[in-house]
Amino acid sequence: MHGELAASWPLKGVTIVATDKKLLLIDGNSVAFRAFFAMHDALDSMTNHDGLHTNALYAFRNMLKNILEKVDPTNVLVAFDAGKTTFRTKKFAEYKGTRARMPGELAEQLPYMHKMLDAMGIKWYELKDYEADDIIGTMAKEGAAAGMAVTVLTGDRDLTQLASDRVTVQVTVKGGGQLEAYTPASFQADLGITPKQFIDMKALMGDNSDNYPGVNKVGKVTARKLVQQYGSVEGIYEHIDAMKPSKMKENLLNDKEQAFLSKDLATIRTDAPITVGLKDTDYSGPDTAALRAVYEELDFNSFLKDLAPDEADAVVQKDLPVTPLTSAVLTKALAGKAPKAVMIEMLGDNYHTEPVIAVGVGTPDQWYVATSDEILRDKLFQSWLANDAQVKYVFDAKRNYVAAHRFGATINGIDFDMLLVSYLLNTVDNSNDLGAVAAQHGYHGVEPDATVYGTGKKRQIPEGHDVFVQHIAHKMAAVYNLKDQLIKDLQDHAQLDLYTDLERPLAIVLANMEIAGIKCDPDTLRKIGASLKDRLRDLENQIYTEAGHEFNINSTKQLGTVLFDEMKLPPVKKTKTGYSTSVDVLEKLQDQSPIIQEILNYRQLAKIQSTYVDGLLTTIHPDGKIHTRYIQTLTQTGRLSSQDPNLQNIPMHQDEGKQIRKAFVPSHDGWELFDADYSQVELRVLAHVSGDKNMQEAFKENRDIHANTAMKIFHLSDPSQVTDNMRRQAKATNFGIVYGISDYGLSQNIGISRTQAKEFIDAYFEQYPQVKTWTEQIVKTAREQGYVETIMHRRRYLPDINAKNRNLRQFAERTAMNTPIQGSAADIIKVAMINMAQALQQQKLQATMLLQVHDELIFEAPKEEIPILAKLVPSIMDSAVKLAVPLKVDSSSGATWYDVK
DNA sequence: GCCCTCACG
DNA sequence: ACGTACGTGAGGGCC
Repeated sequence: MHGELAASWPLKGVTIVATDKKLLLIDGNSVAFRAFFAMHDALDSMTNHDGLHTNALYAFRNMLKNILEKVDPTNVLVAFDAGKTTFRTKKFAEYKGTRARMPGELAEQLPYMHKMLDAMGIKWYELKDYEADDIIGTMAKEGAAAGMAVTVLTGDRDLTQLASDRVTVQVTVKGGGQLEAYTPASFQADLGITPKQFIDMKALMGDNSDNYPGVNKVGKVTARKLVQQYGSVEGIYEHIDAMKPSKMKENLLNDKEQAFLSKDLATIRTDAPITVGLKDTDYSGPDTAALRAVYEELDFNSFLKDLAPDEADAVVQKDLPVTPLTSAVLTKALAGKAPKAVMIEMLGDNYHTEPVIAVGVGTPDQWYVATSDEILRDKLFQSWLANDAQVKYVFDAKRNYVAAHRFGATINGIDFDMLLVSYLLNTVDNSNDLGAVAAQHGYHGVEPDATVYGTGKKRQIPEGHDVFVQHIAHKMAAVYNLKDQLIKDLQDHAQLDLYTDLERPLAIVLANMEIAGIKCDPDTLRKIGASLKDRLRDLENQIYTEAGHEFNINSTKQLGTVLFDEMKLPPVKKTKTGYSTSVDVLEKLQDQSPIIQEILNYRQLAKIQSTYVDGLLTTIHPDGKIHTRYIQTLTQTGRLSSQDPNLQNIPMHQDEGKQIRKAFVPSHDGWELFDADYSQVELRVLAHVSGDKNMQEAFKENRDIHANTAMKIFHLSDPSQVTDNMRRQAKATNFGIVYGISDYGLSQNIGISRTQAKEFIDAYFEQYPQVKTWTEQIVKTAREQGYVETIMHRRRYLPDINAKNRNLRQFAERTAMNTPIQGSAADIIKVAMINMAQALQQQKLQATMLLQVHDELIFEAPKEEIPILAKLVPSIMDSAVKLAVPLKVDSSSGATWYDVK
């Protein structure tokens, strides 16, 4: 009685039947595929100590765990395909003929999957000449006949034909994270057919992926209609004579043989000659010792923890040997020539000001940790830090270098910077958290800082002293232990030179620029602020008068209400949350009301006031300087970014904002600022990488590239025919190419029609044909290898390059074109910076490099050194790398940053 | 913490 | 039919 009632109750997609036996059948190959692609982004970061990829194993194990918990089976079998040839390929040679071979990175994981299943006490099976589907079909039938509740787990919808009262088919969707249950009822609801009729539908439709044909011109909709009407393929042909003449009838008659063949191929066998029986599938849980060995082999430390939490904790989180780091133990702690990990710990991001809460040094044999900053003033420690011959491993060289400098110490001999190396290996998700970065590389067991210290207002030094010093020790151990693996990965990527010759020395150059800082005169800022305050008050009043009442102009919501509801101006564009009030929208409304111009002026001045007057004033240090932080491990292209404050976006284009630059001055009397910037560096890189002869010629002959492009796209014969407007449009087109052009984007940017934009682009590619070839080639390369590279082998992965979602895919395509250009330009100026720092030192100049703004370097120097810089800086910058076209550098000097440009 | 807007190359 | 230039950081509003 109870059983019958329960039978009609689907619970978690599993039908409960009278017997308490539950059989779980898993389509090993298809779930492995899903697992592999679900964690494809992590492919390169997930390898074990032998370099074996483990992403599919990791995800497969998680999927397995989920389904085991969900079904709680008494019997389990995982079926695998035995090989490429099966009875189906004997019947139809082309069957699955178009399938790409299994990626090598997945194939290498399959033997370990088998090993893991063995250790889990789960039977797995493959059968020559049959697919996993047929093994599952046959076992499902046996299980159902024995009264068991059968669940099939697969990533392939073809298996849904097995659904019945006793068999539920769970299909992994959304990268394997979720399941979709197929039952006879769900079939009826979705398609109006039975699971068995799904075979007939597939027979008529054909299957591109399995590469069998079906009937010409019959797709999903027609196939479903035919099956609903006639019941089966056989039913259709029994009644075909009665059908009215039509193209479809003709196709059905022509392809009759194919339809029956396809049905045969699509039908999963339930009578395969399998040599396993239900009794072989008894499941009673894993052999813990064997499973531990497998997880250890795969470096699955988090799974080890799950396996036996207490025991595994002892393995992963076991106490490391730590001694307090004091002057008394220094001789011992720093003895020997062996490399040592070093760590200067601060809670917050801004290492220019954050208190140092701990200092650590050591090797896995013995760690030394101090929980104050005192040791940084110790002369012996300082001389060890400064000793280039003492090899050091760190996480974030620049951070440690700058912090040490505050105590009068200099760190030399940094060999391994785990953060920097990790960023070069994969630019994505490089958090500042050591534990997270270590985990990315398969090294688990370092707690995230947020766990140990807390976040936000609650962030603090842990109360337990041991917890604190152990955390520091575990972090140093991770750095130490990951060194060999990460350096090997760099070598495998051909990125070792990028690291040792470029990024690693650059970290020190940047540290010294940050430490130098740039002097900023608060009085200049305050004067600008006072004048802005008056003008803003006037504008506010005018705007309130126009609007008829006061409101918060800074609130886009309130502004939208005023403009579009109250004043009835036509809304041009919407955002996710309401009306858009951005500059391009307001400019379109400009002639409709004087309020628009007032708002534009207000916005412009308010931005200068809040971000550049008030904002900058709060960032001036007691030494009268601004010390930004260049973030070296953030951008996806290899550029730097600048924070606290951002000195890479100080106003330039409009005179009002540009006044801010007058506050940036030299730090000594009798000194000046000196500025040098690359001219058209990105387009020169494009001319180089594309090999385009026309573009290269323009640069070799030092022509105005935008005018040159204008002549080409407007088909002019003489430079004098180029009008300002033509040059402007040509310039935008040049930029568009660098950004990975679209006709829509270009049309929006320069306010022309989409058709016209398309004409520009076509003309452009006609005139620079090798640029066109290059854009096509780089996208193809990205598709094939999954990443693109700069001239210095900086790498950016583009997981979306093969996405089904068009937006994602096209975005990845534009990125594939832009990153080699923007990134190579970043490489070039980085080389120049290193050479520049070296030259200043060698020539014993007082001149100091202060800022980098992507294609521009800013120095300060005694006036008498300015003529030297005027020769030296451009020559070093334009010879940083040798391209197929010359690099050009413009420079100037002046009393303030305003005056140098 | 997210959204919008706007500053730079 | 649909959303679109590439790469960043910061301030203010609002929930």
